[in-house]
Amino acid sequence: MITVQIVDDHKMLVEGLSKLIDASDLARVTAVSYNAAQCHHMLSKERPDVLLLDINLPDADGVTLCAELKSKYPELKILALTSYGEYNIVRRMIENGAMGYILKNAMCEEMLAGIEIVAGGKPFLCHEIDVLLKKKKNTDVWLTHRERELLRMIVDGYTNPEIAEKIFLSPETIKGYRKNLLFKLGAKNTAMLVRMALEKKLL
Amino acid sequence: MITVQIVDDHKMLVEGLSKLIDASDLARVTAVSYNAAQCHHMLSKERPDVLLLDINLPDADGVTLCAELKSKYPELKILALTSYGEYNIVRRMIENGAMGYILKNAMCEEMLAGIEIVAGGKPFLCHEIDVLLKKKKNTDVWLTHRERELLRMIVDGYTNPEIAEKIFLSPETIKGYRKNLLFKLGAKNTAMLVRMALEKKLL
DNA sequence: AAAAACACCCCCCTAAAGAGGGTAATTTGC
DNA sequence: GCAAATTACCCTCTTTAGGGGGGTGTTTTT
Repeated sequence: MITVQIVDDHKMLVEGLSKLIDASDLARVTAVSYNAAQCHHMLSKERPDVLLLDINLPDADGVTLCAELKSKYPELKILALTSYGEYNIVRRMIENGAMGYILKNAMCEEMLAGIEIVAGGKPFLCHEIDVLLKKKKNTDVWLTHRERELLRMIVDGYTNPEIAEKIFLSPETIKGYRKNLLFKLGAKNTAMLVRMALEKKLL
Repeated sequence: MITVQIVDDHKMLVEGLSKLIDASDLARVTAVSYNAAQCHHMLSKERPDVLLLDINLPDADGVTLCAELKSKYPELKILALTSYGEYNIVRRMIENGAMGYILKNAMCEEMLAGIEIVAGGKPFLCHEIDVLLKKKKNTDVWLTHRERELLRMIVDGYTNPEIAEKIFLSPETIKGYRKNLLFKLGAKNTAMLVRMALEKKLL
């Protein structure tokens, strides 16, 4: 029997899901946690075959947490279980070591299938995400480290001169980056840039 | 026995929740739907004692849907069940006729309690939301219709002259509104304004 | 009936953003 | 080893945004 641990702050989902998984004769839930801190503690005691990991946690960013867990427990099989269907989130999760990705609006059978496949060491994507990745492969933007850093500062309300001072560059250089960001995201001004950055979850 | 219908696009949650509610001897789930269209169809056939309504639906805005349902079925008792803990969402849901509000990270018992209370015709808020409403009563901003309209256009990337042309006002008037929005939200520039508008879900 | 809140308009001024051009050194991928 | 991408930098010019004032009249609340 496959052992599963769940990390998700939606207690309702966790409770319902645990019951569903236990009711199947494929796997059983051995432990759950509602935030990143609990998750670390939980894993320090016992590692499951598959870890169901939500991205939206109260005390941490799930994408980063995924990378942390992978470096701490390289053998751990992480199955992302989240409502975020944005390309950039999916991509970063997979790059950070997630072995599977399932949307919360997927059917339960799909999740059970995912658990089984991931437990067997193979990657798994739910149907919707699979379609997304194939479609958006070259459609969506991908920012460099510098660009993402600047975008973050813009979203935080810093002006070009302020940013320039912060990272010791010429204000004109920052301007160049800003132009490039506008071009890359297809935004016509700062307002739209910020909106798209948040909507596409590029930060 | 209380009859419950659920509207939520997270099929997993719906499935788990249905099992949990049915397992209690307080209520039973008579129908579920995964989007607004299905919800309308479902209610045209049969009305439950309590409708569990998510806000984040693929084909509609849950806040608007709530108002629609209330005007169509004034007797319907709506219990919002969502992950949005933002003051403005809660406030608008209640103004639109929701009789209760429960966060998805609440415990299941709290939800069952909520179902019972709302079915009895009394309002119910989960603990976290109750605390929020008391704390934020006078802290959070509330925009006028015009302000919200302009904010939406700003977020959509329109400049002052463009907005002025669209709604037949002087660009100077728009400027005045923009200044006021910056002041009200405590933003120092457009980037921050857009960010706060999206984060606080003021649109 | 006074006080807010709302919707509207105008001035001046400076700072910042946006549109258009560039150059050139380093990585990185085949 | 070479092409492509990335990173970094600079210039001019026009438009937009933002800070500071000022104002009118209407509706809603108290």
